[in-house]
Amino acid sequence: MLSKASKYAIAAVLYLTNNATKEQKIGSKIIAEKLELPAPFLAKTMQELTKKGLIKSVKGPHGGFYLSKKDKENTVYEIIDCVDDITKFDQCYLGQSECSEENPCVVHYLYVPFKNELLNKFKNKTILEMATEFAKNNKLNEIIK
Amino acid sequence: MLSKASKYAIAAVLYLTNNATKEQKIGSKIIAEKLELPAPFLAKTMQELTKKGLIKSVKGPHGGFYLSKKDKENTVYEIIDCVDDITKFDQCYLGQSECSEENPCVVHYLYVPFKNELLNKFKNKTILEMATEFAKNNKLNEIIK
DNA sequence: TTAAAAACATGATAAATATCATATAAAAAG
DNA sequence: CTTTTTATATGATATTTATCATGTTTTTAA
Repeated sequence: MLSKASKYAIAAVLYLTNNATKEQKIGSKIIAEKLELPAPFLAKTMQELTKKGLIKSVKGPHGGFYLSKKDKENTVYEIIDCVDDITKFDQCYLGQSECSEENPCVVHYLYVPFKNELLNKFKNKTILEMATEFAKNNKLNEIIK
Repeated sequence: MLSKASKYAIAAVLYLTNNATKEQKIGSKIIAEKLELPAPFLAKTMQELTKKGLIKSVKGPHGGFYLSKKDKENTVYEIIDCVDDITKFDQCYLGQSECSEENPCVVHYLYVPFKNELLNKFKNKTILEMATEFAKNNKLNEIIK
């Protein structure tokens, strides 16, 4: 459904949101290490995000990536849209060319509502919201342990 | 999420359910044509289904595929499980090795309920139910038109 | 009993994804 | 100003997935 590139992108962006600041940028190698992702592939992906202005990057020593306050107001949907082609979600789940409400494939009525729900979650939640939610859940788990 | 093989398998099985009988078997080429799927690839996939006893096949002239009454009591889940490795759904959506309730990835709480719901639909609906539901919806659309 | 029609088996090719490698450019620190 | 660190750009390789091709076997019907 999602390519690995966009999965990695989401993970990296949310990691940056919770851990990097303009003063404490984080390099792509560090991120790859922490999240156990292939470093060169992640680096490439992050450059796409930079190019589209979804994250900030600074070269040189103490350089790295971070998200500005405005960047954090973007949604996960936009991250995906940058890396993948988001229109692929609107294609028929079974890959049939003619698939619509009028001419549905066999799993149309099963799949479409699910897809919409997931996409809406991605669309309606800002990166900041998602990152803080994650941090909260994580903290909760630490307490429970 | 699903491989094309299992998507094609689902489409083909539901097509067979609605259109083939023991007396009127349907060949893989016909199915591929009707559903606009790559014929050799579909043929290969259907052989896997046959091998696991999920559909019936008969060789020779007027041979082809069909589902017995018992076959139709299976679920879509079993079709997927035959073609894909179903355990891949339980892997972390972001591909992280350590991902669980105690140690969730950033989209864990978003993705897991979604996945479970989808899988439950696949598990709880028999092929027959799904096929008749589809036929009904399709007929409805024809009337509306 | 023979020809044709279909499934079955196996492997080859192609396309898409993902990963890795190398060289360049920029910026900060001493 | 030079060295070091990091991003950037580009392209090469590898892996996975999907597709295609060929030959064999089985079965039915004439």
